[in-house]
Amino acid sequence: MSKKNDDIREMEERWRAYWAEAGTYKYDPDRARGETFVVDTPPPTVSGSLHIGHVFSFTHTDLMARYQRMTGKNVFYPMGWDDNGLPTERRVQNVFSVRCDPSVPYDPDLKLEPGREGDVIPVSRTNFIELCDVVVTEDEAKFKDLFQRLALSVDWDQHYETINERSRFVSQLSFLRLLEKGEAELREAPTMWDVEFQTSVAQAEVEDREREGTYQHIRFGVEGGGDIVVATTRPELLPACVAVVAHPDDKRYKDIIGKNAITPLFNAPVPIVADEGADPEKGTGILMNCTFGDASDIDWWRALGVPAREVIGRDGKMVAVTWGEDAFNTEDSAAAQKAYDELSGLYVNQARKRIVELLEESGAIAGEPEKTIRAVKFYERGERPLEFVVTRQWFVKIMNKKDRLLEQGRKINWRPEMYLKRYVDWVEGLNQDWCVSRQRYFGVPIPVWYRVRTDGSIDHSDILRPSQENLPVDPSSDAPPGFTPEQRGKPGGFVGDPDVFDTWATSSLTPLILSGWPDDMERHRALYPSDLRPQAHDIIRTWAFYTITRSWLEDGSIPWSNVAISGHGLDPNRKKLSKSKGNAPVVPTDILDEFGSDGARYWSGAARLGVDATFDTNVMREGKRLVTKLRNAARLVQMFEGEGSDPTHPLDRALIARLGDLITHVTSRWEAWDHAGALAATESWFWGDLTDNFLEISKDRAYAGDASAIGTLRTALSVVLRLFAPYLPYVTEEVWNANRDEVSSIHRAPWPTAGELPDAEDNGCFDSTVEILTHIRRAKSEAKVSLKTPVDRLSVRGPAEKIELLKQGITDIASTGNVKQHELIADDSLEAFVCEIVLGEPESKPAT
RNA sequence: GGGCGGUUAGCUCAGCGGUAGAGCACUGCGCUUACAACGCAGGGGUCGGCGGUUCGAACCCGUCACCGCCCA
Repeated sequence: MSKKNDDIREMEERWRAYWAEAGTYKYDPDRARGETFVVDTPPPTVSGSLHIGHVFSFTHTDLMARYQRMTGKNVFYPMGWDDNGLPTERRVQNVFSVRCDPSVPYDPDLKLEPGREGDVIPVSRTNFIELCDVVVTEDEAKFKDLFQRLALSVDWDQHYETINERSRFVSQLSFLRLLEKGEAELREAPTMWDVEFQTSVAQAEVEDREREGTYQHIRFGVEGGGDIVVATTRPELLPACVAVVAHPDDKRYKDIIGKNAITPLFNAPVPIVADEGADPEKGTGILMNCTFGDASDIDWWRALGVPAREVIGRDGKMVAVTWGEDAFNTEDSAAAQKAYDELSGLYVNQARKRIVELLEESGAIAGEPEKTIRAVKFYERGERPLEFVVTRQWFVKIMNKKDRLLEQGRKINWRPEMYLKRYVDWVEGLNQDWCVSRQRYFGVPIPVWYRVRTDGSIDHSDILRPSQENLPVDPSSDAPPGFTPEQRGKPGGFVGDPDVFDTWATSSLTPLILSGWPDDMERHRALYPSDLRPQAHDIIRTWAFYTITRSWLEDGSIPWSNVAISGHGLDPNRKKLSKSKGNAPVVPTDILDEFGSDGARYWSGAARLGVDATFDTNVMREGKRLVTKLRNAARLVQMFEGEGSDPTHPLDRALIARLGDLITHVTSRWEAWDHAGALAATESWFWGDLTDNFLEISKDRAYAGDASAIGTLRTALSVVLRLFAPYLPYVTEEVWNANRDEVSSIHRAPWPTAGELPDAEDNGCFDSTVEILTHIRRAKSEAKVSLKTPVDRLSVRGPAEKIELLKQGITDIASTGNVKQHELIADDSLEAFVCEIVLGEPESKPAT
C-alpha cells in the first residue's frame, strides 16, 4: 500500500467512526409509514467466504438506501446474518475436525482449538451447536467489519441472525399457523434425498448435471412365452422394478399389455402397462418402473397402486431385503435372494457394475451397452446423485397455489422487469410441494412432538404442539404442554421431532422477523410490507419465491413493493465468482486497500441492476481517479474566500441552467432505478462541463473575487457532491465538511433539486465559448507548445448571432487562453466559426 | 430440448429511430499557482452475419451463428 492510500484509510476510519457515533443512519420509529423506506436486506451466509461479489451487490442496496435517505425518507436499513444451516455445519466440521453424533452425551467441558488437526471427533448435538455459535460469531464480526468499511449505511441497531431467538420464534410460530390452517402436513413418501449429507432436499435446491451413463439392455421374460428387452441406465434398480411401461400406440408391445413380465435374476412378476409417458424413441421404447429412480417413477407407482420395493438406503447403499416377503414377491425366492445378496450393502454405483456382471452370467443382457449423456439430479451443494427415499417429512403445500403465487409475483415491481419472467417460469415449473424439514442439527427446530403409544410405538398422527408463549422451543430438550420431561420416549409419553427447518423456511420470513410481527403490530404496520427487496438473480427461485409464498400464506399480502435484482460479480473469463470454483482469489479488503472503498463502490455503482459485472480493476481505478479529481476541484473552489452571489455573468447563468438540467436528468434516472445511468451523467457533467471547462473559464474571475463566479462554483460543487454522495460516501463527506465549523453529514443533506438553484438560462454562450477555447487548445497542441503560450492574435469570424453569444465569453477566453489581442467579426455568409490563431513566443522557462 | 439476456474501438462498457460514444490501453504535446494520482490534442469501429420495415436502422421486425445465465 502506498503512502497516499494511508490518507484514504485515515479518512475512511475517521468518518466510519463519526457515522457510528452520530447515528447518521439511524431509523426513526416515530416517523410515519409514508415517510419511511424499508429495506428487506439479504442476510449473507456468514460461513461462506467473503468475496468481491458481496461488495458488488451490497453496494447496490446501499446506493438505493442512500438516495432514499437524501430525498428525505426515514430509511430502515437493517443487516442480517444467515448463520443457520448446512454451510455452517460443514465449516464447523472442518474447523474443529468434528462430526455431530446425536447419540453422544453432552460434554460441558469440551474444549477444542480451531484449526485442530487429527482424528474426527464425534460430539453431541448440543456441543456441535455450541461450536457453530463460536464460528458464526467470528464470521459475523468479519462481515460487519467489511460492510462498515464499505460504508453500507446500515442501522446496526437493527440486525438479526437467522438462528437467534427472535428468528426461531417467528419461524416456529409461522409454521404452527400453517399447521393450524392445514397448509403444512407430515407425509411419509418418497422424497429427494442426499445420501452424502443424509437429509431431504427441496426442488429449489436441486440442480441437473449432465453425466455419462450407459444403457444396458436387459431381457425380461413374458408370462405365457416370449420376451422383451428393456433399456436402462440404472440396472441396479432391477430388484426395485414394479412394472414395465410402454406407449399405448407402440405396435411392438401392444399385444402384451396387461400381461406380466418376469424380471431376470429376481423372477419377480411385474405388470406390463401402457402409458403415454413412455417415449417410443427412447431406448427400446419399453422401460422399467422402479421404486424409485426418478419423479416419473413415483407418479407411475402411485397411479398403479403397486407396492414399493425400496432397495436404496439413506446412506446410498443397497439395503438388505428378504425376497418372498412383503413387497418382494418372486417366483423363486432362493434364486432372487442369492442374486440380491450379491448387491446388498454395496453403494449404488458398485451395485450397478455388479448386477451387470450377474446379468451377463445369466444371459439376460441383450446387445451391447450404449453410452449416453443424461441429466442427473444433485443437491446443489452435494457431490453425489440424489436418490428418492421414503422418509417422513414436513411439507408446505404450494402445488395447489401456483396461480395465486403467479398473481402475487405480478403485483411486485421487478427491477429490471425481465426477472419477473424468471419467477413466473419457476412457479409454473414447480412439480412438488415444499419439503421444509431437514435432517440436520444447526437450524431452527421443528416445534412439535408426537405421542408415544402404550405399546411404545410413535403415533405420528398425534401431533403435540407448544403454546405460543413458550416459543421458541427445542423439542429435543423441552417437553410438550401437559407432559413432564420424564415421559420422553416412554409409552404414553412423547418424543420430539428430531428435525430442523430448511434454512429458507426461516429466511423467507425476514420481512416478518424485522417487523416485530406479531407482538408489536404498531411496528409491524410501519415496516411491512417493505419497500425494497434487494437480491441477486440466483436466488429468485428460493429467497424471493419462498418469501412471496410465506407472505401469501400468512395473510395474503405481498412482502415488498419492489424487488431490485443485482447481477453477479464475474471473473475476467466471465465466470461467476465463487469460492467453490476457486476463481475468487481477490480478497475484498485488498481491493479496498488498493482503490479505497469509494473506488470499489464506483465499480458497483457503474453496473446496472440485473447485469453481471466483470471484476475489473480498471473501473475501480477510474473510481479512485474520480475521487482524486473531486478533492482537487473542491480544493480550488473552497480556496476562494470572497462573497458569492447569484449568477449574473452569462457564462455563470448558463452553467447553473445546465446544472439544473443535470439534476432533473439524474433524479429521473434514480426514479427509474438506474443508478448507473445517474452516475454516468453526473460524472460526465462534472468532468466535462465543470472541471475541464467552467473551472478553467471562470478561474481568473474567481481569483479576482467576482461574486458571480464564486457563487456559481460553490453552487455547482454543492450539487455535484450531493449527486455523488450515494456512490462515494467518504470523499463527499470529507469535502462537504471541509469548510464547516461543525460537522453536518452530506448523507442527511437534501437531494438537490432544480428548484433550489437561482434563476438562470443557457443562451448558448457556454457552448460557443468552449468551442473557441478548444480551437485555441488544438492550435497550441498541434504547434507542440505549452498551453500557457500566448496567443498574439485571435480572430473569429462567424454568423452574427453566434458572434453576439461569443462576446459574452470572450473576456474569459482571453484570460484562460492567454490571448493578447482578439477580434470578433460577424459574417452571415458563414454557418460556423472560423478561427485564425497567431501564436506568440513561448515564455522562456526560468533557468534551473 | 425450453426460456431469458448478450454480441458496439485492443479491453471494460454506455447509447437503443436522425452525422458512431466514454474510461482504460495506444500516439504526440505540455509540470499551466485545483489536479503529472493530471491536462490538452490525436489515431482507432462497414455497431456478430443475412434478409426486411423506414426518407433514414447499432437501435424496430424476421432469421441464423456464437457466448452467458436460468430451467428441464
